[in-house]
Amino acid sequence: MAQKKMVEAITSMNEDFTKWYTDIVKKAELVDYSSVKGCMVLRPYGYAIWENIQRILDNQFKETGHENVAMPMFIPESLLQKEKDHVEGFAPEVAWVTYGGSEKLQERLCVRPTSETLFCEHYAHVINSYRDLPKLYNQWCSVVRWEKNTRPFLRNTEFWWQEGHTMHETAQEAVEETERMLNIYADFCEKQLAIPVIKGKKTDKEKFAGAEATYSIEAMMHDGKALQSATSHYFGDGFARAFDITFTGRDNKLAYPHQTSWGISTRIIGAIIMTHGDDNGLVLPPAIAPVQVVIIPIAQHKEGVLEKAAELRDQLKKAGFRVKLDDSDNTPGWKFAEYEMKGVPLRLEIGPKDIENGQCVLVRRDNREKAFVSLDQLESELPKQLQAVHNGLYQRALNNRTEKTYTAQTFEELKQIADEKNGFIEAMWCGDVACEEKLKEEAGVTSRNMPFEQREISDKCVCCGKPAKKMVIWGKAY
RNA sequence: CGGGGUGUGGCGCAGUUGGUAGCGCGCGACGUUUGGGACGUCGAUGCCGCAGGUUCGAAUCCUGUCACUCCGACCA
Repeated sequence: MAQKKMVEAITSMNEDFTKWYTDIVKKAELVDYSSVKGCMVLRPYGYAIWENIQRILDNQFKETGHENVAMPMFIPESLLQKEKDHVEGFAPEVAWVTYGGSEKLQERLCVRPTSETLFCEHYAHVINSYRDLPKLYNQWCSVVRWEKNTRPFLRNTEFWWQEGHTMHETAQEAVEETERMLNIYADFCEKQLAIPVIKGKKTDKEKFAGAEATYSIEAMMHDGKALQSATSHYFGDGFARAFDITFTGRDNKLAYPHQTSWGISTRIIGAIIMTHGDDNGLVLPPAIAPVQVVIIPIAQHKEGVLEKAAELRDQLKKAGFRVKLDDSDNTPGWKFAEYEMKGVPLRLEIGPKDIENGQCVLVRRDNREKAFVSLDQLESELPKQLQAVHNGLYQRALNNRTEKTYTAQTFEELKQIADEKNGFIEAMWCGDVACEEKLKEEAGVTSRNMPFEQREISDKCVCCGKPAKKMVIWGKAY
């Protein structure tokens, strides 16, 4: 039925993916821009998504023995400079505080871009013996990186994240921790966010400043571009040496502990938007949706409709669902569009006819499938429907990734694919950074990671033809 | 840091050769509506980003400046 458009539609994703993205971010009321470039206001709906993400992950961190702490937001310049690679990596993008009140500071302070140095300073104070290890700390906070080009969630000047920093007695333990946390992130993405990810190791060129090894999970967005969704770093004892963190070992000898850090940021919300969203708006995976079921009363002025709707809301809330009843006097059609825009996984319609029949209508956000459900069975039906939405989203995302994953044996082949489309390109690599740089300059792709699950596409490097060491996923990234 | 764009009610925009600001949506009240973004009537909301300049007169012309935004190079 042709309706007069009361609100201009969002830009179609095929027409302009970037504009589509910002339209959604604004119209789904996730963020507002603030007066500082790149600093966004996380509005209640956006923040509620982040809170759900925090709650789930925080539980997992605690289940695996981690404790939360809070570190200062300022780092004195001298502290930041202790580890050479680290400061080289971050110095270009830190914000500096040079005045305290009206006094010029003796030493300028940087606003933390990440907190390795702060944790190290503290660890030097509290680690004395192998009995003090491991230290498994995490903090939820925001950090600041002075980015040139900013986009809500994807690249902010200030963004919210979680950073875990751990210290271990042995290298082995630290490596295991790095893997454990990467797995937690990967499971979280796949089982809660319905985003399939590829686990792998970053090349030296792409690894974290100061790390010995960086592992990442890479997701593919709807447009075929890659988004690094979380990282986990193994530091060896490099920072420990730089910060003079030592402990007395079981053999009564002084030793350096082995360190890790790992993080996931509000950027993951950008991944959710770009993985699941469609031309009607946001689509949220049920596990983190602030509202899982929205109840829309039909002909709500009629006797008994609102009462029944409120009764259902209370019943479902009590049963543990995140549910909202919209009894505003907007028309049902308006409400349908509104909650589709906001990505609510399930819509429950209840009107006079339904009440008469002891039923309601459930509509899935992912595919708009409609089901009539008897009110007696609603509580048992909802989890199934939510799971179905989750599965539908995961499958669709996986299909998209499969469709847009290519393999290349030669440079020409790779370049042609990269020129023509976005996607993951699987190709072999000799391990030489020169080849990596050439692929970036001439084909416009960067190495995403070297997947743990390797396939031997050929025995030669896609770039130079020398013997290949690893299969690498190449692509354009956010 | 380079290149583009935009700053006018809450939002989106229009504003001619300079003449003292308008439209749509939203918002408030009332009434009619209500299974895919309803309609009518009435109403409220403006230092035209900021600072200079030209002019009898500037949203409009000039200079400067600030901010946001998009595209590149750098990055979670």
